[in-house]
Amino acid sequence: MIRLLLADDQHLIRGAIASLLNLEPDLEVVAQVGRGDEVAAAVAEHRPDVVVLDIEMPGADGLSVAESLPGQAVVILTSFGRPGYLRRAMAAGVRGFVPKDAPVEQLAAAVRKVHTGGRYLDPELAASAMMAGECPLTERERDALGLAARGASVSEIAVSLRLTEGTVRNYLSNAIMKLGASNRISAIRAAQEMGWI
Amino acid sequence: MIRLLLADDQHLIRGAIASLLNLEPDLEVVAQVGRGDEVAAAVAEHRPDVVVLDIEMPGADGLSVAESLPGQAVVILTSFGRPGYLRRAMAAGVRGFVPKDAPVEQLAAAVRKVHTGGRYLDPELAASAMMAGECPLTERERDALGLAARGASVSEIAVSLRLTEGTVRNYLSNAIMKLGASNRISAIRAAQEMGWI
DNA sequence: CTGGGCTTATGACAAATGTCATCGGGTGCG
DNA sequence: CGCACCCGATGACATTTGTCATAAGCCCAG
Repeated sequence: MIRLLLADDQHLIRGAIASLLNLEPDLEVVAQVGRGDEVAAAVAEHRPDVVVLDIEMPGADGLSVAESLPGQAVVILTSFGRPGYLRRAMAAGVRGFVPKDAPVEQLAAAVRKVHTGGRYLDPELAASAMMAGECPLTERERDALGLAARGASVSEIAVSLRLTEGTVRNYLSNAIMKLGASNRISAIRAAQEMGWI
Repeated sequence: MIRLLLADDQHLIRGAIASLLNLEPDLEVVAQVGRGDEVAAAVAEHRPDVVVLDIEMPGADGLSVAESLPGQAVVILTSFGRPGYLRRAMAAGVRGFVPKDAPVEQLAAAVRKVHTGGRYLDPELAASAMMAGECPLTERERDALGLAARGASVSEIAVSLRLTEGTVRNYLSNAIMKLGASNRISAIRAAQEMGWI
């Protein structure tokens, strides 16, 4: 019997997936969590074999949570196959990555594989990640673009990152160029689409 | 027995919700659709009593689909309680509106209520919609901001909307002011957060 | 050691964004 | 009728964005 902890902020979704997984004879959902920042405590309490994490959750995103659970067998569930997410998850030691587009049988298979120490990576996600390659932005470019995505002006970004405005403008300009965008907004969209920010 | 059609682009989610609904003795999911633009044909084919629609789908969003099914009993499922979505759904004659945060019992209750001609509106959604009031933007302001959200420059927006650049700048400036934003990006975020665009 | 990449910065300037005042036309409401 | 609102426009101009060339320091790999 593989014991699972399931974390997803949407009650309906979480409940539905848990019910489906519980129908599998060798799987049992022993805990459900609705916020990323509550996962660690629940893991400590319930000692699940595998943790299934949604990425977008209040309190902490699934990728950050995975990073905070080293050694824990984790499967990431994602709405979008963003290469940046996949790369970050793998860097965090995540061995399972399943899109919400997949049937539940695939999620169950991923859980079993990860539980026995293997890897489960959706073939389409793998392909798109290979094609996407590395994030073309430097750390600082990403920092600046991430803040811009929240509506911050150059001067606000400069204050936040402790840089001069000229440097921030350079970073944003570089990001726009590297992402093949024509302005800040389209650069932000492109980067978010790929999961770089 | 209430016959349902369920439309959600994410296979795992759709399958899980369908399974849960099928556990209810008086509900039966007779069709599942993954794209907004395929709903109408499926409705014509399966003649469901109630259509349960996710909002964000490829091919056509759930709100547009609802608008194209006048007289059909519809329940909208949404990840976010955006007042703009709620208002638009109601204007389209939708009588059920359930957040994905809700337990499945609530979705089943909404389906039953809508099926018998009643309304089902999540209390929290109702409250937030009342507080949010009407969308403060005019139609044209929303048009312009919507295109800006896709990275279009003023000149591109002007061409698309067949306006002069000055007029587009005025619309965007008005939108920024009305949304209490400081620039285009934050205005876009605010409007998207509320479901105005 | 050299070259490349990252980081940070300066400065000049073109282009785009955003503001504001104003005008005119049309519509609906008190 | 007058007013408010929406729509579309003009024009002037301040501010911000974006580009580009350049420079220096640091680190790492060949």
